[in-house]
Amino acid sequence: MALLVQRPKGTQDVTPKESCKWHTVEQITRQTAEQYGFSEIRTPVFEDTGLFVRSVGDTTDVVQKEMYSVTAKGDASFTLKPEGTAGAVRAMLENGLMNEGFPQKVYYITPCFRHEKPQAGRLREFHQFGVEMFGTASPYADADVISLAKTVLDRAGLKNIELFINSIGCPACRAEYHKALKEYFESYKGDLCETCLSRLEKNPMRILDCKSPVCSKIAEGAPVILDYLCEDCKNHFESLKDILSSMGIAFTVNPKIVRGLDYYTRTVFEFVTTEIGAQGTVCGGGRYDGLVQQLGGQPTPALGFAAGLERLIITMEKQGCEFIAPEPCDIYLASMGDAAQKKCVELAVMLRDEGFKVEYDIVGRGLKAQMKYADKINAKFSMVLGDNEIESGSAKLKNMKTGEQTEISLGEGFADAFSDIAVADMFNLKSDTL
RNA sequence: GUGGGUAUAGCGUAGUUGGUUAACGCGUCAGUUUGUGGCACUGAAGACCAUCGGUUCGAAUCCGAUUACCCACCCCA
Repeated sequence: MALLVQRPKGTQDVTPKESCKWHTVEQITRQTAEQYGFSEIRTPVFEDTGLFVRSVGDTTDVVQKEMYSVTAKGDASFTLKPEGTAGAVRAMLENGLMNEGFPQKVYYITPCFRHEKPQAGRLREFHQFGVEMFGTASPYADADVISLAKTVLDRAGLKNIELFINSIGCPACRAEYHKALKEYFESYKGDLCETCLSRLEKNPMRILDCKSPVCSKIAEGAPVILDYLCEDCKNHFESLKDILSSMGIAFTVNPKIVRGLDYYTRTVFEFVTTEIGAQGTVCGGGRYDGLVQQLGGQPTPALGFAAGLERLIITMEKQGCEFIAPEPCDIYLASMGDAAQKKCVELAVMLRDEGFKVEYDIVGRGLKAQMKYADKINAKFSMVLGDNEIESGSAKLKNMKTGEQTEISLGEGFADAFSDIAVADMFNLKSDTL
């Protein structure tokens, strides 16, 4: 019980019982992304610290207090990726992929690391499925990406997930808005909570998100970003809403959606559930039209999102969604005696070569225990080998569900014969009708 | 970083107002005669009752500290 070493705080083990859940979400996200024309990109789990400071933003919480950074030999500082976008953009540029024509569309599944206090739906090591799209400013791109996210959630079987969208404008209109916002909150300076007072200087938009009853009350009357959008941004947002509607994607415009990473521009969105505790954002993203240039590339409009795989899985569990079941064992070979054991090994090799999932006794248990094991692993068939079978060269193949036994020769044609019976069983036919 | 909650076998739990071998379910293993699983029955293994210290004749049970985990704030996926 008192283990010598425990897993680090905020990390999780995925045990064999749970790995099928991960396979499920990995398969759904991969397949969907591929269908939308995205290709996988893989980048290192750690990057130069400067990459995140530049992209995520040096005033953000993520950079200021949540990064796992190490100084390697020499003086280089590296950081475990706290999110996926920065590395993806860096890799696109470094590999010249931005020169291969637009749009460029990539996706990834990656662990991310943030030094936060763990709670429901929040870990220090967590996993993101993310997509990034480069080279298009069209609102159809925004809609396509949102549609992809929604398809993933739908295919996972999730219900009651709400989509919130907002536009936080381009740097130009946001400057206007900040001014107005600051003016408004200045007049309530005496009533704002402490953190909001500091936000007033650094990033007044965050006050809109404050949970303190007083602040949120004040925020209700605050100017709304949507009223301050420039002509282009406004048109972009209006078109996006039109397109989403025509696609049949329900959404709610929520002016309070303010993303905490600095690179976002224009469209931002979140898919939120109320069923998994306080951390209900299952998926979030938006546009980041300035980031590519900021990292040294040509000015390139871009956008993307990330979904938290743990949150996805928790929500699926809560809602009783189906997970892909692991493949059961095709046949368990029970043996009695050394000669039979050797024969089992031989047969197992033949069957595995044909692609079947095969197990036999490797702990030296009695026949009864072996049968129990066969039952436990859900084997579809079992077969007992002893001296009699070795001598006669044939054995009884048992269908574990029906109990039906079929005599089968152990010679050359064994694998084929088994294959016929297994296939027939799969289609629920009697083996002799094949 | 700030709060609140919990801490008993692999897992899930019971342990009444402190009293002798810490209980139950699941799981694991072995049996219930002769070479075949699921059900049932029998039995076994498995816990320094998170750690350290205190109160007491006596503590899983009371007190304190520590640690871990969970939940919330904050922030985000």
